[in-house]
Amino acid sequence: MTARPETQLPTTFNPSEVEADLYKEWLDAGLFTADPARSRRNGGDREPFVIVMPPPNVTAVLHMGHGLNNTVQDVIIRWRRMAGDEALWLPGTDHAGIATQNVIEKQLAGEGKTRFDLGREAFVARTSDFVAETGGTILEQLRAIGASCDWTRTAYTLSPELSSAVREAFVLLYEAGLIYRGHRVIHWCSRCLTSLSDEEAEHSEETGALYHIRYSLSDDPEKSITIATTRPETMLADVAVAVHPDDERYRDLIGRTVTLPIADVAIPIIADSIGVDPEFGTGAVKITPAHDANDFDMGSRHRLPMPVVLSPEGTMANGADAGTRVPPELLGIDRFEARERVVQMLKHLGALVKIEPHTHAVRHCYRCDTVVEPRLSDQWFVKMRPLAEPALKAVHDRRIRILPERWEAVYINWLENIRDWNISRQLWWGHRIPVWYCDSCSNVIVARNDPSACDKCGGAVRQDEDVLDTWFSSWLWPFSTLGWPQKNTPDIKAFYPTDDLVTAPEILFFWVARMIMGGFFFMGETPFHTVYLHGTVRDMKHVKMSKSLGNGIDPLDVRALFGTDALRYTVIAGLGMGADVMLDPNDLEKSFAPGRNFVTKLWKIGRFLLTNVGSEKVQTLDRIDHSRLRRADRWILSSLNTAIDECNAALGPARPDRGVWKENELRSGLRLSEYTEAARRFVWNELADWYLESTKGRLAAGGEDGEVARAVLAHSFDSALRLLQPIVPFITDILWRRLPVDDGERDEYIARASWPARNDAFNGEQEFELVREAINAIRQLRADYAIAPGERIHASLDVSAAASNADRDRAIFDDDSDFIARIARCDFGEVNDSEAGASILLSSGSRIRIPLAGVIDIEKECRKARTELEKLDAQLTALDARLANPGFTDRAPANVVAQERAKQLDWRARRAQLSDKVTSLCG
RNA sequence: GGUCGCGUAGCUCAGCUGGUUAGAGCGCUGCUUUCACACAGCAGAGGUCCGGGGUUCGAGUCCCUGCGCGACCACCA
Repeated sequence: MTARPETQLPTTFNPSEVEADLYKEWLDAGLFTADPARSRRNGGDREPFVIVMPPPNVTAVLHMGHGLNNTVQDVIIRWRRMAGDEALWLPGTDHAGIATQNVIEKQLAGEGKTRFDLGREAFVARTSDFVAETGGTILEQLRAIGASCDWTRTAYTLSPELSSAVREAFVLLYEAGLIYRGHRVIHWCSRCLTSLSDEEAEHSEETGALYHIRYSLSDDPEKSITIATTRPETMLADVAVAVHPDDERYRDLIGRTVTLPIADVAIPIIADSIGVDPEFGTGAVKITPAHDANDFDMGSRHRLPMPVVLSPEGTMANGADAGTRVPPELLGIDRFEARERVVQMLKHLGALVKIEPHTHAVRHCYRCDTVVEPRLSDQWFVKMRPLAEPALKAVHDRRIRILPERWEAVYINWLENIRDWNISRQLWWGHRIPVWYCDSCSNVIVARNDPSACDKCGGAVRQDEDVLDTWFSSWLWPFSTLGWPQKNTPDIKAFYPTDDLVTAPEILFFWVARMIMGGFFFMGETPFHTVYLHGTVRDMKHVKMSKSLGNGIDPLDVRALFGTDALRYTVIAGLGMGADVMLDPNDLEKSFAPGRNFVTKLWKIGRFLLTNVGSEKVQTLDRIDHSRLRRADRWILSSLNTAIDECNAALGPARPDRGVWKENELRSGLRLSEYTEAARRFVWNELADWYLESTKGRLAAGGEDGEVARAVLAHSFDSALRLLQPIVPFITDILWRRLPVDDGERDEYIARASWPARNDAFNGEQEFELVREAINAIRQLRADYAIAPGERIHASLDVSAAASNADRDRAIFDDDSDFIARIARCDFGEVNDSEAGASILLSSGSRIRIPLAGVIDIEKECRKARTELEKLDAQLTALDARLANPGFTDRAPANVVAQERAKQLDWRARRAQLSDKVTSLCG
């Protein structure tokens, strides 16, 4: 341990003065760098524990969502690091194809340009430059909030290494027949000019209209069939009208022909039992194969043509097979404007029957919120069902658990109904699809290395213009970051599979489920055994915080105001399993009070303790003769054991035994708020409020007993700091390194210190509780009788009521009478005076009394006693009834019955005492 | 439309397999600047555990139902 100048701690903790230097010190010491050689899987001496960070978008700026997500991960990884694991938290960023491209396009728009003005190469270069310049921002910010990542392994989804992983993944899937080119209706964003996956096209409920349109029979204009549609502009691409074969209303019309208004094209009336619901609308459906996924299926079934009437930009156009369906006056008109015009034209033609309001779910682009257009096109797809099987099985087999439990059902439901994944994006920013087309012989080449010519005919080849969905690189993250596709690298062997995956539920499908599928397909193993889905950060109106809504909180503001530890503590203490975190962006003082208050308190405890314990090394606990320990010592050490047990129970187990979760462990652990509360209660309500107070006299007196107090104090606080380090790493480091504790193997940094273990020599210490009871009793009496705080009173112990425990009680109170006297500000002794006074009965049967001759208000005291007696009577009656009920005594567990009987005895004794009191007071 | 969840103190939430007098933080009231700490200490107020039924010796906890919220999924045009 390096010698440090012994400086007096300042009276207040000033985080901003120390955090940056401390963090740098940690990095210089290599505290967060994981060593694959130490992993048991490489023959090392430690279990590996790995978390891969959900990579933030490379353009992201830190917000509370990141703050929450990364604090949770940091708490877990710091816990495991102390627990002796070779802990790796692997950070990185995501190139975020569509999101980043949008950022640059917005910049260009500000300059009056589009990406097409620049051209592909220049656009990608510009984006790369932007990323190179600003891409490190978010990671720098994570350092600022104390994230203990292994920065030497920082990854990026568009780096050369990860690009080779992406290409390898594509080729492997293609070779396995799981990637194919599909011609079908996909979701199209007419603003981003790209296709989207099903997950990227988000539903939202909207009030639209259902337009009823009459199509007249071609050979009998008197007769007609009426269809209902929400998107009348697409009627120009209709190729048929479908009815249900069993629908009596339309049976005669099947096989006949109607004329499509405006387009003036004859189309058949067909029967389809799958795609038509006779109950909905008019029971007759227009079939528009190129602009509706359902219609595409029906169109395919009936081998109908598929004319396209919308341009990629979402304007009316005569596309493939459309001929002149779109009349000149509609060409180039935006789809929503065209909707109005088509409706007007239909009205003029007398074809519009009615318009009724209609709420339905409309899909929007998850990046720019533009209404998505179903569009017929050629895209690359991944066949998902074979990939989903092992991902489903792993959850059923308990090799993967999802917390909170309710998300598991959502996961299963999604995988059971999975559809193929459209991975083509008509973007420029991303991994270019590794497919080449030969123009001479129509050969398609899928290759790991760029081909220069067709491998069949030697002709020129051109690469597919599209890039891959950004999630196609993300789903490889748990192993691509460890060096895959290289085989058996030390990192892969040491750290794959990883352990916990911590993220928000929003990306369960986008990312988590696909990572699991990818892990099984590419690595043959699950990527992690625990998925922990935490809540969302919201404001006081439960609205999700976002920059655009202006209700966000900048974690760096909080850090500047209260410090990183306060930020972290507040977030973790408030994080119930699966619950959202509510914070008020308009009142940071109030929102972060828990953390701020706690950090201040911890500082004050540390300052007092360090000052009073001094800098001379204390004895280690095992060197102290236990007979020299006093009740308070045994009590605090016993309480420490309880706190350690509670923390461990709240946090663990860290991993499943042999890869499979036991039923009883499946839902346990990662209860971060419970862990925090256990540690807080120990250090504040037990160590500071009671033990620290009890040692003041002993420390001042010095001598052997003072030495024991010093040692127990230092040891208890040392352990408390260790329990708290994962939550508040900065302040605990500062205090811990100053503790005069030296057990021979103490690390220089608390972050690397060992996690506290219970000491079974101290267990179930209860006698000190009686002292606390006595003090509380005196305090209560003082408050009840409004005795001035400065007034010194006489308090006495009356053991006469507790014949059986009298000697023990007397001994307990003899030992701690000084402590009681000081903290309760009284002269305390065993005096059986007969003076009139007020008393409180302790659980042992002894009584605390203070003489109040001339002060006591008999009537008030009488009323109080009567009320108390009535309440107790009622409770006792109920308890008696319960114990007299054979149903209870026979069927309830023995320990419960025993508990209730003990309670009954206790209450009866108390009742007798109270009854005496009432008699003497009320006459 | 399908699936799932929630409704406990003024606010945000714990309460895990039914079993002490239902808890915490923040807020509130009173007292105290007592030599670690007023971002504190001490004492205290505040709950028909959403309503109604049921199962049980016993229900905040399990079942049914009503009301009020919310989430996820979804090819009813």
